[in-house]
Amino acid sequence: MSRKPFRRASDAERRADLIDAMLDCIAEGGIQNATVREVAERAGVSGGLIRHYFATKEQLLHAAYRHTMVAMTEISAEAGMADGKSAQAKFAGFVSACLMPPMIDARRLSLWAAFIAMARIDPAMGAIHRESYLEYRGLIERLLAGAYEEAGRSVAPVVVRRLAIEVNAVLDGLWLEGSLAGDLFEGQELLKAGLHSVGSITGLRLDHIEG
Amino acid sequence: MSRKPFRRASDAERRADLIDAMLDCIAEGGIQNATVREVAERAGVSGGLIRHYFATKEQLLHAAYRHTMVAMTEISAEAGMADGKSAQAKFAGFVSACLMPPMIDARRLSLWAAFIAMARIDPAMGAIHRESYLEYRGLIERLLAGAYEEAGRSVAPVVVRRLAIEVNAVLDGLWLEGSLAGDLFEGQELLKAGLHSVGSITGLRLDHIEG
DNA sequence: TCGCTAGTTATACACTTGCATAATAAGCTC
DNA sequence: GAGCTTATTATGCAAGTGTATAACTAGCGA
Repeated sequence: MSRKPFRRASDAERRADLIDAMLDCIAEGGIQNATVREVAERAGVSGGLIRHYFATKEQLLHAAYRHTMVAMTEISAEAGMADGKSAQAKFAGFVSACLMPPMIDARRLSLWAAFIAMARIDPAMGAIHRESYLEYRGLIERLLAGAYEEAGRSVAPVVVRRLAIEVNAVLDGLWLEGSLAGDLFEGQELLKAGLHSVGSITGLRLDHIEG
Repeated sequence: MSRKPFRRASDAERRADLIDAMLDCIAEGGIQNATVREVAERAGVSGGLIRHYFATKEQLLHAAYRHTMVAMTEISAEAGMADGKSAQAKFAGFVSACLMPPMIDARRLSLWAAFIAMARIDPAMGAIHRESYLEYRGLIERLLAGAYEEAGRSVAPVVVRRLAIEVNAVLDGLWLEGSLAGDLFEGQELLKAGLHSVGSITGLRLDHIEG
């Protein structure tokens, strides 16, 4: 009748572990598989502990969703921030990053889809979605505006916004296709498609860009 | 102790009812809410009946997924088949149809996302996905090839295929954005974005097309 | 009208679910 | 090291889960 020995972890560490475990559950078995017990086991922790950090399973889910979207935004934002590059090169780097690992990733896609499916059902999930969507679109808008300014082209803000929507759409779509069926695309096919289509939409030449 | 009176329905009718009920469950409460009892109640039928038509709940889910994708493909295929139109107009009609109701629809998106999330988890769902994806892409490829031929432009099949992938991606992305947050787009904004971006990618002028 | 078939309901069962509660022990403070 | 706080485990519970089984009845054919 001896209890399992344990180690007291910091608040941040435990939360992160639980979020990771929750994401693993969803990615590998779908939302239906993300039960309190399954999450706890994956986190190497007893079931009751979850309630100590999150009032309810739903709240853990919300935290996991937010975590996922913040991570994705960060990955591509970084690619669009590299120093010592022209604005157009930054934009091209951003587009490329969106269409390569670690962004192109089947697991990421499964998670994203599971969350999106709940965005309309659970208002809190909907709010998280909108928040991250607008942030992402804003990022594209800024990169785009920078590239146009550098190229000496004056484009009205309202047009930049519309183009950002379109760019976001292609990137979403290609990201989707690539993550879902990466084996259908050989080599750099996805990347080429992205640079070409984004280039066509924006009127910027994104291939042949150096530093 | 009197039983509920009932009516014996045809095989096709009952299956359709059950599939509809299953889709309602998923759309309104997520996969987690699609329980045997909930589906049965929505279909106005006792729980056990489901087993009479589908060996397992999973099989009903597969049928529901297939049904959803076939319906979506049909809607946009029809728009690309209208008689008495030029090939370019057909293509433009197809693009437009993809970005308007009934294609742009929050419920449809929730369903799609819930299914996509399972595509990597459940092999059968994965197969259904791949099947419908390839059919959709093939449809775009044919419409595109027709439009190029009509315009007197000779484009290599491999290029048409790549452009079809890109077009599919923008349409997916815009469909996503429109269905998720239709209120962020005023009037014809989504449609304009679609015609512009697809036009840019393909080099075809899709606006200003009559009959 | 009288079966008979099979579509349909009702019930049971073993198991899982999320959450509440109480008991325990890790590890800090003094 | 003693004592205290609280992170952590263990257990319990009511509700819900998918499916198997048996009883019933609608509606066809004779």
